[in-house]
Amino acid sequence: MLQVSYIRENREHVLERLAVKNFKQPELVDEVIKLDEQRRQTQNTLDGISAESNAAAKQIGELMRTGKKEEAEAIKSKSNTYKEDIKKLSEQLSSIEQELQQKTVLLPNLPHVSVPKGSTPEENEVVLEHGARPELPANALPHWELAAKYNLIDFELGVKITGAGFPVYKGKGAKLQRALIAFFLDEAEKAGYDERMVPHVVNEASGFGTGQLPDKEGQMYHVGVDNLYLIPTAEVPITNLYRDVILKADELPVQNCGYTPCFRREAGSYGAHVRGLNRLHQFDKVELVQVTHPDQSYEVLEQMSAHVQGLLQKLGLPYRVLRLCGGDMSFTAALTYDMETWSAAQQRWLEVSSVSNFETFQSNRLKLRFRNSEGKTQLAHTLNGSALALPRIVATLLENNQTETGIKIPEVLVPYTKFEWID
RNA sequence: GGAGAGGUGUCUGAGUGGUCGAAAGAGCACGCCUGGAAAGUGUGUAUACGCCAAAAGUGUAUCGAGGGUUCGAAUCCCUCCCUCUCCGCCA
Repeated sequence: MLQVSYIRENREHVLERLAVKNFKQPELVDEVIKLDEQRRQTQNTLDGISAESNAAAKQIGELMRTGKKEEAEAIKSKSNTYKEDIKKLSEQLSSIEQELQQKTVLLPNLPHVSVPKGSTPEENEVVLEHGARPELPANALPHWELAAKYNLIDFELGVKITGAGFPVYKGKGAKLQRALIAFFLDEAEKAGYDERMVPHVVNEASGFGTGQLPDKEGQMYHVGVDNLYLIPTAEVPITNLYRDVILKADELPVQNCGYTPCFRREAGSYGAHVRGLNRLHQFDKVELVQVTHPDQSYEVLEQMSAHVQGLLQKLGLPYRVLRLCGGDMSFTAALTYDMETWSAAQQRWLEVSSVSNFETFQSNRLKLRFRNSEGKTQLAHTLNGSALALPRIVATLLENNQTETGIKIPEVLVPYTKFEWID
C-alpha cells in the first residue's frame, strides 16, 4: 500500500509511475488526495471539540472535589452538547478513513525508474543469458514422460487422492525433492540467511500484510471453518513474522530463508503449457526474505539475484534473467527479476524464480518499521525471492540431463541424493 | 469439545470512576564516578494522526478488539478475539 502522505506530496510523480505500470484507474489518485484532505479537516475539527470537552470534564472533577456542585452541574449540561458533536464527527471520520483505505489499497506499487514500459511478457527486458542450451538426442523425452519411464512421479495417483496438479513423488523422484530442498537451504545459510520453519496456513491479517488479500483472494485455498488460508508462498508467513515490529537499525538487514510447500488454486489456467510439472496446485519452494534499510534495498536485490543465479550455475542449468516490464510485474513489486531455465525437451523457458523489491509497499501494510539515525520510526524495505521453486527445476534437470542410459544428477546434488544416476 | 483464570508500555507488575500515557522495578540509552570495569548515581526511554515551512512545541487517540453507561473509563456493563490451567482426545 502506498503512503497517502507520499501521494499527497508527489501527485505528478505517482501518476507518471502508475502509467508505466499501465494502471487503468489513475483517477483514484485524486480521489485519495481529496479524501485525505477531508480526513485531516475532520480530524482537526474533532480534535478541537475533544480538547474542549476534556477540559470541561477536568474542570468538573475539580469543582466536585472542592464541593462546588452547582457550578459543576452548569458545566455538565454544556458538556452534553460536545458529546453529540464528537459522536457525529468521529463516525464521519471513521467512514472517511475507511473509504480512503479502500481506495488506497487499490493502487499498485510504483515501478522503479529502471522498469521498462510495456504490458505483455514479450516486453520484458532480457538482462542476460547464461549457459549453452544443450543439444538433445532426437528421441529425447519431455519430463513427464521421463518421470513415468523412471517411475519418479505419479500424476495419476495424485489425481486419485486429491486432484490434478497434486503429483505424487516416488522413490528417487521423492529423494530428489528432498535433496534439492536441503541443498537450497544449505546454500542460503552459507549466504547468511537464518532459517525459519513456519506455519503453512495463515490468518487474514497475514494475507493482507503481504498483499495477497484482498486482491488475490481467488488464488489461495481458503479453510472456511477457521477462516485461514493455505500459503501460496513462504513469503507470506516469513514476512509477516515482522508485522507490527519496530526493528533497531543494527538489526537490519534481516535475512531469513525457509522451505515450505506452496498452494495455488491457479484458477483458469489449463492446457498444454501446464502439463507435468509446469504448473501445479502444490509445489515445494525455498524462499529468501530480507528486510532492509531503504538505502540498501536495491543493492540487496542484486545480491539476491546473484545468489539465485549461483544456484542455477551450480546445478548446471542454462538460464536467463528478465527485468519485468511495468505491466507484467505484480501488484506489489517495484522491481522484479525473473529467472528462467531453458527446458531443452519442451524448447521453452520456464520461470523458476522471481526476485522482487517491494520498497515500502508491504511494510506500510505490515507496519514494519525501524528506528533511523534520528531516532524516528521509518518504514523498512522488504524483498523476497525464490531460491528456488522445485518443480520446474526438476523438469529442466530431467530433460536437459537425459542420456541414452539414464539421467545424470548434477554433482552438487550427489551428496544429498546419495545417487549419481536415475536409471 | 467441557470447566475455570486472565489479557496494562521492551519485560515483570501496580492501578476498581477524575490529579492515569499510566506507580515501582528490570532492561536499554546517555552522563557522572573509575586507570578500566563492576557497583553506585543522575537523566531519559510508546505509537499513530493533526496543527506548525520545519524544529521546538502543542492537540487528539490508543491499557486485546468493538460497542455501551457517564460531564469524565485502564477501572463499570455487553459482544467478540486471543492466551493460560485442568479434564477429554491425540502425533
